[in-house]
Amino acid sequence: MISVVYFGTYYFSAHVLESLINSGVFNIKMVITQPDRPVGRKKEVQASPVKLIAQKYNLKIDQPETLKNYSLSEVADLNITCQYGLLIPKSVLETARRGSINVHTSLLPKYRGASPIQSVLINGEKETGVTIMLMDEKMDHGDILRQQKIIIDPQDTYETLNAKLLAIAPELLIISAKDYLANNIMPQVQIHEEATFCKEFTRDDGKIYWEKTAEQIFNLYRGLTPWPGIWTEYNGKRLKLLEVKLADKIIELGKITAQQNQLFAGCGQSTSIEIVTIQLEGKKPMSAKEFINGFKNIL
RNA sequence: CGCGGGGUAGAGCAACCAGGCAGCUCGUCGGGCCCAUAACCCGAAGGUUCUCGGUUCAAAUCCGAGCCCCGCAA
Repeated sequence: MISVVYFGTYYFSAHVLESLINSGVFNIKMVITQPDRPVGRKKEVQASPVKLIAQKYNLKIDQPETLKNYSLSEVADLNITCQYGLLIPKSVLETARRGSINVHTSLLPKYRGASPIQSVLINGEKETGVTIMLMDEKMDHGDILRQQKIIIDPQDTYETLNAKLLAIAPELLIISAKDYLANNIMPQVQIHEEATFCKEFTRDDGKIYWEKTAEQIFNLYRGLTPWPGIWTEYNGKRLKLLEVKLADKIIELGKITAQQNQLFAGCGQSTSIEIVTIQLEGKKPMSAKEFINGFKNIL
């Protein structure tokens, strides 16, 4: 058994952790995840997805606010990190006998940073993948152990692409870890000059600029749905577009108009999108047809 | 006590500010028209107006309390 300390926080990471546990190859000595955070309108404190999995398997858990000056109580063969979300200092990375490896959901050195899955969609990339890499002090900067490429479907959204990456990541991680520990793998230095970076998104990033083309707006939708979602202003209120498609109507730029039971919006360069599902501020999500029924007078 | 919007027929909305038979667009059901239709015409059913209390001759509407949903913010 390979002993491991696992660092992770979010949904994707939780599934990777569970796959490691179920592989039977790893002994998870400890799980480090972010502290429970208040979330939602009621500010209810919520455990991270990784914590829930760790609890399910009765693993030892620690949730430090920061790893600065942190000293890891468990020494393992390997630290494995995936979507942890906090900086891990060199001293912690080096605590494990063979150091730390990371799962990153892009083809490094492209899309280093917090939001590779969203960013490749927003930029209309045709392919992405999963990279297993050694960690060093700089973010997503270490040598590459293995990389697997996948094709992005033009209809892929964050959710479907996330699922595709999740389908290949655990196995790639497991064989990479085994080969690395057996010295059957030659780590490859990244071509640092080709590195690109992506930032964490906020709700403001979902604001639609209608002068962009339909394809650009559609890509924004693909990357930012379901969170933070894309939105525009309508009669002074925020209007979320929960589901959109590319269309081929000619519509005045920025104007939302009803044709039969469908809603269309005009984008830049005489392109347009169809709005399938919509949510007005203070209201529940509704279909284009429902929206048209109630708001016919003011459209 | 973080800010704000909302709860009216199966759905989405109007009427509320200025109290007086609860209306519109759909959907559903029945009938008609048509080669045909998600189109068009005629008709029908379907409401304790979120709950509890108060004011009033009279409350969806005004006042008080509560429950629930949602957009921000975090």
